[in-house]
Amino acid sequence: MRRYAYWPAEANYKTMDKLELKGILKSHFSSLENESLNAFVKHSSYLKSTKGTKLISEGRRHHYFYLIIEGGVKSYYSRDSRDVCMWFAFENEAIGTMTTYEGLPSKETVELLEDSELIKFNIEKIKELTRTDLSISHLINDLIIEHTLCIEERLYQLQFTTSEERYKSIIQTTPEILQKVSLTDIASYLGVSRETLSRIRSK
Amino acid sequence: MRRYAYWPAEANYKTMDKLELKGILKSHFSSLENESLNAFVKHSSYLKSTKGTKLISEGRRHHYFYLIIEGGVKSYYSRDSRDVCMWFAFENEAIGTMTTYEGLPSKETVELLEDSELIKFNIEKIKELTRTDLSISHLINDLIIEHTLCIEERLYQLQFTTSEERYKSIIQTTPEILQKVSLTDIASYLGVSRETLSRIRSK
DNA sequence: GAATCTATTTGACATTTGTCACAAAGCAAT
DNA sequence: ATTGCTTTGTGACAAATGTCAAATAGATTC
Repeated sequence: MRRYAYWPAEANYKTMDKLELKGILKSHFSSLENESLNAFVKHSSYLKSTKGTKLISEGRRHHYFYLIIEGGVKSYYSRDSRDVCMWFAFENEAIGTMTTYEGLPSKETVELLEDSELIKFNIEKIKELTRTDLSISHLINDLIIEHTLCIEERLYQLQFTTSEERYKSIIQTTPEILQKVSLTDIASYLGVSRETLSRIRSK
Repeated sequence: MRRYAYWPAEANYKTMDKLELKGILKSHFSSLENESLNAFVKHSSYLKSTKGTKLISEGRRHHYFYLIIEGGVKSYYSRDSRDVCMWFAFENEAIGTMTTYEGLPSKETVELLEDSELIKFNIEKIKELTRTDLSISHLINDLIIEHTLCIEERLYQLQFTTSEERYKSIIQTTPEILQKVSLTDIASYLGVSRETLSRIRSK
């Protein structure tokens, strides 16, 4: 297991009290009124975990979605021992899978790309809040819409752009992916084999 | 223009009063309380339109989403005079584009596959309702989630299944597509050329 | 029915990409 | 440095698919 300088495994790293947590959530979910924020924080907790940890496993029901404070994750589908990455996410992004949110067995696996700090949110509890709290309902709605627009953009790119264009697009828009994700995973994300990506890169 | 038996162009077809409209919406949006339903109906209107009509045009802002009462639509992206279909929808399905809902220029075009009857909903007005009405907020949320799950399934299929498997899957799950959509459009939906689809079919 | 248009199919060929095998490079542990 | 492990790159070949051109089928109009 590789360790990263900014987070030595030996250190007994901070936990986070509800007050700190509230501060962080306030800055990310600025649409929430103070009262809604308090309710939200009740069902949130801080979490640190090591590279390779699966936040969500394919085929199983889970109860959380997450906000990445520090670190990164990949999401992928598996079939016949072949993995295809669907998305990557890093600092300040809220993540989860739609099937998990719907209470269904997840179709994707979500795994830490590196040792990470996260905040996790209990889906059932947050959903309960959305039944009575309009601002929380809207917040969730916004997160889902943002996610949907990303997926749609990905579909568009897969249909209309060559793998070379897609590779260039990654370099320009999210170069951090190249530093944090293996080329094997990037290839699957782009929809080509490892070898083809390698040939694209050697130009 | 082809005409369909069940809807002669010559007939002066019914319009629909608010009461009828409410009845239809009640059966589709059964989660809505009576009061919410009344508010919803205020911003709904009945519409009939002919094959080829574009409900939503790529690159433009629009103000409605729709429920299909009778008929069908296709959604497609265009680039370099090549069209790629993203989804098809028929009776009893609620449709629209995510970008339109967000007030952005639409990335897709949505076009009638045949003469159709629809109910259209004013997005801005309905959005206003979601600010104060929880059940409407949840209804919209559910529609978006359903849409998202469809898109994700499509992405999954594009990555993991062969075009032949995808064709068979259409036959089994939504055979009505084959009757109502041209093979050219189906080919683009499956992610292959017309000619390739033709060869798949000749087996 | 003949003419016209569009949609679909078929053939020949070129191109792209995947697959397999193996080489090279990078990294970690001894 | 040496060894072992994982990741990435390269070559040769096969398979799948796209492209172009032409033929056929189906539908529409006169």
